[in-house]
Amino acid sequence: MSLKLYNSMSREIEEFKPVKEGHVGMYVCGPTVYGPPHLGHAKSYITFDILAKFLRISGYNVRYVQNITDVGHLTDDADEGEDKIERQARIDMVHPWEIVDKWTRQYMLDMERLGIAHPSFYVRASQHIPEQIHAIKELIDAGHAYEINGSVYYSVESFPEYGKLSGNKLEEQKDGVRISVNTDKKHPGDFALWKKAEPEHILKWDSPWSKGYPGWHIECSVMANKYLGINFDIHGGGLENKFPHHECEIAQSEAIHKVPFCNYWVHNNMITVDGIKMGKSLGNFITCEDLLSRHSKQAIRAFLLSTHYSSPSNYTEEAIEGMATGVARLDHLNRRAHEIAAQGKEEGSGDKNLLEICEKADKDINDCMNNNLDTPGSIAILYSCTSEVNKLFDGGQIGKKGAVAVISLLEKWADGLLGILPAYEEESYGVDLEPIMSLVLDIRSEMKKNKNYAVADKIRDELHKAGILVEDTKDGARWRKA
RNA sequence: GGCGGCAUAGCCAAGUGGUAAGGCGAUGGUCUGCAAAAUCAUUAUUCAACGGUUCGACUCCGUUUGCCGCCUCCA
Repeated sequence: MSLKLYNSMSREIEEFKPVKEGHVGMYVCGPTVYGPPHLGHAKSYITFDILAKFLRISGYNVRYVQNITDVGHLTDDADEGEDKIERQARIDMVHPWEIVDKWTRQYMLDMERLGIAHPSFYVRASQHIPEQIHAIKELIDAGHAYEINGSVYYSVESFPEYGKLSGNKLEEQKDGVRISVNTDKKHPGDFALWKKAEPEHILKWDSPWSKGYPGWHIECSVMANKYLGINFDIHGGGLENKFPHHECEIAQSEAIHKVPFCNYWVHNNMITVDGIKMGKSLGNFITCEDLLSRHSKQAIRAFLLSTHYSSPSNYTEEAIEGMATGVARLDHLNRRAHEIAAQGKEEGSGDKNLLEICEKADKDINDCMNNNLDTPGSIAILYSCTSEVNKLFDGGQIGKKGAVAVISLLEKWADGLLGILPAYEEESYGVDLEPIMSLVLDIRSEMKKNKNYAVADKIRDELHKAGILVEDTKDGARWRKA
């Protein structure tokens, strides 16, 4: 079975076939760095992180490019608003690059804390001004763009396929909500490629038309084509960018290069909070930083991945807490497997059975992922597999061979791909806790033998407060980080 | 008004024409000195409603209702 992906362009699930055998080029719209990363960013970038990782697991050589928008993204409609970064800079009374630097660092930090790997590389709009100017020239020469008063606009009427991604038709939008206040435009749907800067505007560059700055959409066309070619494999992004942003990217690139911009469009759905759209104006904005201060990255990821990327995730505190419980089960399983691998016998009579379970789970998860990245299905398999394996562990007939199979399964999928497995390494306390705990638990065991339960329980309670969980099992006491 | 999508248990959520995965929660057992963990059992005769196609529909088609997103900055 090979990868099938839902293509927003065809609106069908399609078999994935790369442009170049064995290689995948993927471009994902990154953040505009003017404010804190939030749960919505997390959903989007976890989705594409997992897509990239799964493609690599499947044997592809993946080049994953993500942009950082650090100029040109306007606050308002009709290309009349302020640059979002300039606006934030004015509010904070700092240079725009300070805003860019601050939030880029925060973004990278949060992504890393969420276990999202770096793309192959990031590209920045501000570092591709000459390329963007060049593309705008080409569009003007080809009759797809026109200059008025130092600004350049793309003529949507010059590109008959405009609207093919979103299904929007130019005629039908005329009566819509869009209000054209920009009288320079020939058609209200025309969008800016280059904007002449107002005198107070700080971020501006020389161009053939004016001292100004590029429109928001052109950066993605230019950078995607520069690093991935004029026809590449996968373009990802949030659903809300389908129109107009992605539509504009297509119009720009295809008007210049005359070949399909990309072959597969993948859009992740949105986050709602208690059923309502998450938005700054609604005051229900969940930042990554806030979330990470209250939940483990594994619980956050499990929450996001338990909903399919193409469905909206509804954030509730209970939902994430529930995920933390589920994730703890995987952690326990992993620890038991490590214990058996470290201390158990070489082989056990249950190993064969266990190996079969692991093999089946491995195949089933792979099938799920091939099926349009079915992460909820993959998680379900890991959980049901956990129950089966626990039963076998309880039976005591498992040796190292079996335990290692469980560990590899967890490492490959729960950790490597999904990132929902808590780290196994013992916490470093500066001193080796193992002999100390061994001593404490020995003494406590003596007390229990003498039925001195009050003190034994006190030790357990106090250790728990100190962050160490003691569990009494048939084979004696066991401890781990709470 | 136009475009796109969604509706499955108390909650989250798979289900891609063959008879409802999984998780959380809850209840009751096993184990335990008690906890914890693990484990077993129970928890949707039914998939928003109504029609249609089919031997067979949660799945395909139509209608209705409700919700969400985009069309204006958002991942």
